[in-house]
Amino acid sequence: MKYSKATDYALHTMLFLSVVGPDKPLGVQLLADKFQVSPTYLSKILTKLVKAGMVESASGANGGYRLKRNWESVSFLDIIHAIEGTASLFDCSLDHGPECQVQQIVLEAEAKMETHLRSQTLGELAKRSSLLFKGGQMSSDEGTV
Amino acid sequence: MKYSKATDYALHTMLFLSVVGPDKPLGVQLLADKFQVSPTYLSKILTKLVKAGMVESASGANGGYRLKRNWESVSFLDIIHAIEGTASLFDCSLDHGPECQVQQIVLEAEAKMETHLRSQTLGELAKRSSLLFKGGQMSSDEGTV
DNA sequence: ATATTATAGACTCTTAATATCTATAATTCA
DNA sequence: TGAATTATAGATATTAAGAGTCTATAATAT
Repeated sequence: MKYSKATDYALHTMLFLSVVGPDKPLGVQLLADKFQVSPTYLSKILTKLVKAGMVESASGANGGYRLKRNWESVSFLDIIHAIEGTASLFDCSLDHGPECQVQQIVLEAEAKMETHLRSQTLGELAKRSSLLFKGGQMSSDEGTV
Repeated sequence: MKYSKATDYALHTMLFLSVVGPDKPLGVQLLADKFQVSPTYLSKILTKLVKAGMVESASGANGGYRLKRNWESVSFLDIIHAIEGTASLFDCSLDHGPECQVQQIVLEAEAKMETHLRSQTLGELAKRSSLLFKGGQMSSDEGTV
């Protein structure tokens, strides 16, 4: 069981967009260079983020992708759900009733994970990063997210 | 991202073996009937559980599978690891250092999930089930795990 | 108009999971 | 000893999902 590469790229892209800020749109070409991935592939990922309502796109020259107004409240879980869907980690394949104990326990575990992923918002991360920056502890490659 | 069917069968099998108790070995044929799955497929799963040290096997007539002595301390996480392996849910595919923030956060989330899965041991579940049983609240299909 | 950029669909490639079949080894019992 | 029973191992086939490419189309700025 693993998160997809698409999720990986989505999380990094969102983090990078939140560093850049919502003012300047970035083209997929630039983002693809940044993450060493093909532009057409990253396009599909970005389109999912647009459809999920967390990114805004604009065609034409000076177009590209930028965060939407609500960006600070977007959580890791939101991003993961946008890419992987919201299906749960476990579907009991046996045909006993809905009160399958195995199912219940695994879903409780999943809920713990989701609680943590929901608590990590882009706003919080940006705040944390800026604290680090002010404290002078930011690493040399500050462009890396 | 989903747990495999094999994990599903493994969890149910272990739970069922813990209801039966470690005294009487059960053949794969019986277990496969119970879970409506092919015996050869379930065999491979059981072999993994044997190799992980949580189940004991015996060939020949009256042979089969039974729990080992330590069965009460076996957790859901142990069983999942036996089937799925212990690799983490996330490997950042970018080549920035080991201190990838995305990686860290997802791994923290995974750790929360694992803590819960580790706390669910077969011993605890058996105890809980027997309380339910004594309290007369057990459902009609008490053979279902 | 033309260049730029996003969107959408078809398509291929690869990998992992699922599942089956067969042969072999170990053990019981008559 | 021999036959029946049961687990183990390996080869193989099938399917589904992820990863990635290519091309055509739509939207927009200059």
